Amino acid sequence: MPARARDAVGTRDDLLAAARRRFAADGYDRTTIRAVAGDVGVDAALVIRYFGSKEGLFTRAADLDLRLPDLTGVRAGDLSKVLVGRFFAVWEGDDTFLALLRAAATSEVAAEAMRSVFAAQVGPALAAVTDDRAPERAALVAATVLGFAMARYVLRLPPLVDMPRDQAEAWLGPTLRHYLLD
Amino acid sequence: MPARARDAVGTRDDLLAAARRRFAADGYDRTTIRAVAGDVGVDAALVIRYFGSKEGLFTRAADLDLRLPDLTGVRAGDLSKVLVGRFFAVWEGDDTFLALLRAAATSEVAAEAMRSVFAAQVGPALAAVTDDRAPERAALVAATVLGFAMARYVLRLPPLVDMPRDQAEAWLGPTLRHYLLD
DNA sequence: AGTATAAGTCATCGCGTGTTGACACCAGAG
DNA sequence: CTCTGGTGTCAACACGCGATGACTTATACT
Repeated sequence: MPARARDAVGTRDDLLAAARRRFAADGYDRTTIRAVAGDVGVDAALVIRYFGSKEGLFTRAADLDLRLPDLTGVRAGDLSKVLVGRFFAVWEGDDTFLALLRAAATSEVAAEAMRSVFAAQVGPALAAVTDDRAPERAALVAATVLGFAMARYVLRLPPLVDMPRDQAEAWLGPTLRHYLLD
Repeated sequence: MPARARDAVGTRDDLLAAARRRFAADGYDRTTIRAVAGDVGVDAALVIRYFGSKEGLFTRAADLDLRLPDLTGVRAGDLSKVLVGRFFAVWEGDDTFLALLRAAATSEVAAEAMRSVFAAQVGPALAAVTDDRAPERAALVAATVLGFAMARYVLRLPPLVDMPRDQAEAWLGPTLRHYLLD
């Protein structure tokens, strides 16, 4: 691999990381290609070269993989602990989820991306632990998680911003169990 | 009151209604003053005259009153029914709530407006039925409602879009009771 | 050595935006 | 009949945006 190309791969990834940060912090519309390029110290035209358009950049940057584990065989008592742990990792691991969430409020493309994450990842993973009304149950779990994320990271309601992880788990656990098992 | 002035009051209210509709459908950034003015059949400059700026228009349009009833004396069993009923009325009554929610994802001004609705209306109303950790409990209730609204009206997750009101109440009821009373 | 290929820059275009100030219209008051 | 104040229009400005295409640079391959 040529040295310059190695640099380029780095720049590409830097652009994606900067884009995620910007989209997560400012939403889709307020994020400008110029700002993303500026964060990396590169010209805006290069972003277009690499990703074709702003929407192309977003699509690449907001490609979300929840990495949900296989839940078959997980005991009912451990279910919520596993789920809450996983979702915390996704929220605070990088900015992808927040970027998608913020953008989804405004952009139909982002909303569709969210729906496809739900259909491809959340639904199937949760179907393994419920025997009836699986889509409905999965949607309620998603709504719970979305609401908590919205209140904590976007709206920043004080009581939730400061809430430690284990307390969040203690509150959300019974709710998730209710949606999945009752 | 002069006839012309009566017309003007009508125009003002029409502008606010159109702004609510646009902000609710498109979010803050994608809503243009020209579009709002166009919906009413009026020049964009008039909107500025009346509301000073786009932000002024939004502030007036997104002034949200949840009209939560006094909950003291409501039996524990009826609590969730009252709350869910009230929130459905707010979501589907007009576009104010959705406008605020969509905008809050992007705009710090809108997020602050949301926090103040929470602090001035939701918190106090729910404090009447809980004796400890009231702010925390109220925030969890808010997160639940926000998540459901986000999933149903913004993301449009199919299982929730089609869910009838009484079924939503059956699902959300135990969750709200858990957050308020456990 | 020379050429192709990819990285990156630069100037610029077209467009839509929020906002402004000057103007036109029309009702009611003196 | 004139004046005043509010309603509404019009043309325009300044700005920032996404996007384009021509250009420069430097590396790797033949």
